[in-house]
Amino acid sequence: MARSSTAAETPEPADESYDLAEQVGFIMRQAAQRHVSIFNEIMGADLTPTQWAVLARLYQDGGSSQNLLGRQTAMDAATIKGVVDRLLKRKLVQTKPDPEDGRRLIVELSPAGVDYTRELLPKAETVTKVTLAPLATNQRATLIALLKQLR
Amino acid sequence: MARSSTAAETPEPADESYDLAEQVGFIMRQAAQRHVSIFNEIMGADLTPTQWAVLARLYQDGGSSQNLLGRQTAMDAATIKGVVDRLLKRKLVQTKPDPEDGRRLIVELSPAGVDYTRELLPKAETVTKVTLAPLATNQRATLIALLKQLR
DNA sequence: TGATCCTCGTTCGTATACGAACGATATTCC
DNA sequence: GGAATATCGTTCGTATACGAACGAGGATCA
Repeated sequence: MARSSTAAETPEPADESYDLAEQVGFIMRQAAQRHVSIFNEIMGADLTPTQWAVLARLYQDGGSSQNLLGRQTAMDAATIKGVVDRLLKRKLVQTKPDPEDGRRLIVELSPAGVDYTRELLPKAETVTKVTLAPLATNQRATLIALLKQLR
Repeated sequence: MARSSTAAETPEPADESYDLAEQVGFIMRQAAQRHVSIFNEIMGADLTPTQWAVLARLYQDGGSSQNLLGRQTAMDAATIKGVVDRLLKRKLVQTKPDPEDGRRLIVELSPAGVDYTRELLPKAETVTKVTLAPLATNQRATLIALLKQLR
């Protein structure tokens, strides 16, 4: 690194000042990877975080159209379709046409999906707990509040 | 599956207390998605965040073996291979066998890759700046410190 | 009514992400 | 020296993620 400590106020540190390991995006990707790893350990490899998001959302709010469900779980139309298809194959969700709108496909939990989701809820809470374990209690709320601002 | 074990004396407050929208994993996934979206807008669609991570790492530290490079950029062996292959096809990196270890493949920036990376550095800084824009200055350091603890 | 525009679901292509398995090469340890 | 073990790069399969394009259905307004 060239000298820049005394000549100081040069607002032009660009090149040498960029450290990949200090960029939010890079750090956040690693934090997310660790979270997914924890999720897989606790929930089992047969369910992914996105699939769980769909189940949990349907469990909380009941059925909705496929695209709306995607918006509620942060997936675009192409992605939610794949997720719903895989849940359909396992008969955890079921679909039906919307009688009020010929374009819409209503997605809802199957009875088996309701049971399955209810049984997994405690584990899902554990996932969050383990993910946040490295933080002190007050730090957890801070992190979540900050992350929400970045959405 | 066996029928749901008739709502026995489960003391669970669990069910109703789980709100998907409040789970770190879910919120972090959305924050990461927004970051990637910002990345694509600023850096251009021809380079992905992971590809940039590789270029930036090689630019900072010089060449390294493919697997080590993967560890430094938070990718497993299978993933880093695909990323390196795509950068190779664009001639932004080049490879050579490690003379000291017959298993290793050394990956380094090509001359064109050095220029390309240097030109993109200012934009990469902008990506971080825009991503963190919703936060106050002191909050940015807090967020990064907390995320680092979750890795 | 018809034209325009929007939304919905679908498909295609590309790029992470990662578990699992494999052969080739290094290292360790007896 | 040689066997057990570890690491390296590769390949396969599956699952997000999303831009782009498409046809079908719905809403708006002249």
